[in-house]
Amino acid sequence: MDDEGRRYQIGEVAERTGVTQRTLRFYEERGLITPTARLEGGFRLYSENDIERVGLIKKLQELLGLSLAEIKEMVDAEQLRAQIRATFRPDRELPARRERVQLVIDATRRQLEIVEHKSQQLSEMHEELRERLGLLEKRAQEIEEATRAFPVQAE
Amino acid sequence: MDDEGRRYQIGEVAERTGVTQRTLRFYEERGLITPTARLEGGFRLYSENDIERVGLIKKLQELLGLSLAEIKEMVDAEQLRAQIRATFRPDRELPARRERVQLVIDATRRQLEIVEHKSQQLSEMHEELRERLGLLEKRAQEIEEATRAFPVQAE
DNA sequence: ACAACGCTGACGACGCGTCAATGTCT
DNA sequence: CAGACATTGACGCGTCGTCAGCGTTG
Repeated sequence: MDDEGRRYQIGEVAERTGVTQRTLRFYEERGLITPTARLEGGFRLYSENDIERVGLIKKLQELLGLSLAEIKEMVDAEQLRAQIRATFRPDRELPARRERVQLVIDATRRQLEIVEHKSQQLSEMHEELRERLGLLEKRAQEIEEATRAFPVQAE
Repeated sequence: MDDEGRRYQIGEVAERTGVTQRTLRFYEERGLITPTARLEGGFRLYSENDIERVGLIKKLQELLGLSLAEIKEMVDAEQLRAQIRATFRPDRELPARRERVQLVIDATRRQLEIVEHKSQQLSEMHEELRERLGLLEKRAQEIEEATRAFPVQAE
């Protein structure tokens, strides 16, 4: 299903995702990603899917500032999402299916809330900084003019 | 100058800023804030100004994801900003003044860039999440309908 | 003397960076 | 058999959380 396609060793994954090998191994230790396969010798083999997952983890961490524990929950939900799409729809199991969909919806909503909150705070900060920068540049301008009026002797 | 007004002990500062006492002491250890005064017995006394500073530190850390070392630079620039506004304008010292203003401008620009970059990434994420949520809710709706067609027996 | 509050110091946790010694081979 | 690449393990750093033992008192 997702077992088709090329496999990548940890070095290439590190390069493509921008995280270090150490980080990939650490995520595995914490249960965030498990490489789809291993070579007989133990070398990790990641799928394209795994790589996307790493990207998601990075975003959740760097943009939203979540802990790895929190990210694990969300990424697990994401995993569910894939499973849901893949399920056959045996109508007998509708309740279980419903429950899982709801889980994913909840996780998505939580993320959305965080994103919206952050966005707002950032735009406040943005405005403040732009204002400040305007004033500072005006000041720099004034100093520039004063310098031309009072030429410098030292250095 | 800034030495006027009420003083707050660490507990009140912690409550008002939302950071712990431990964190305040740690910031001090790293040179990010030094309480304006101390009691004879050693109790820290913070000014309103100090409290604002703590707020700034929090934002730079949580919103922009900067390290304390990076934040120290920016906060020091901020300190300069206050000094600049307070200076008497001895025209002899225009060059030094110019330099400091430039420093603050640079720091502000760096912050602005980070803010803009983050904002953009967040809005991409926002769109993706909204899309996803839409699909999920449609799915939930379908399941809802299917459930009405196939009433459940267990539980 | 007492409660409430603060002080420093030490250890622990999380999220990795950075070797080191060793093994594998897409 | 060499060279590039990978493995696990251990220690270290930054940023605090959490006691513990003791001192202060806005």
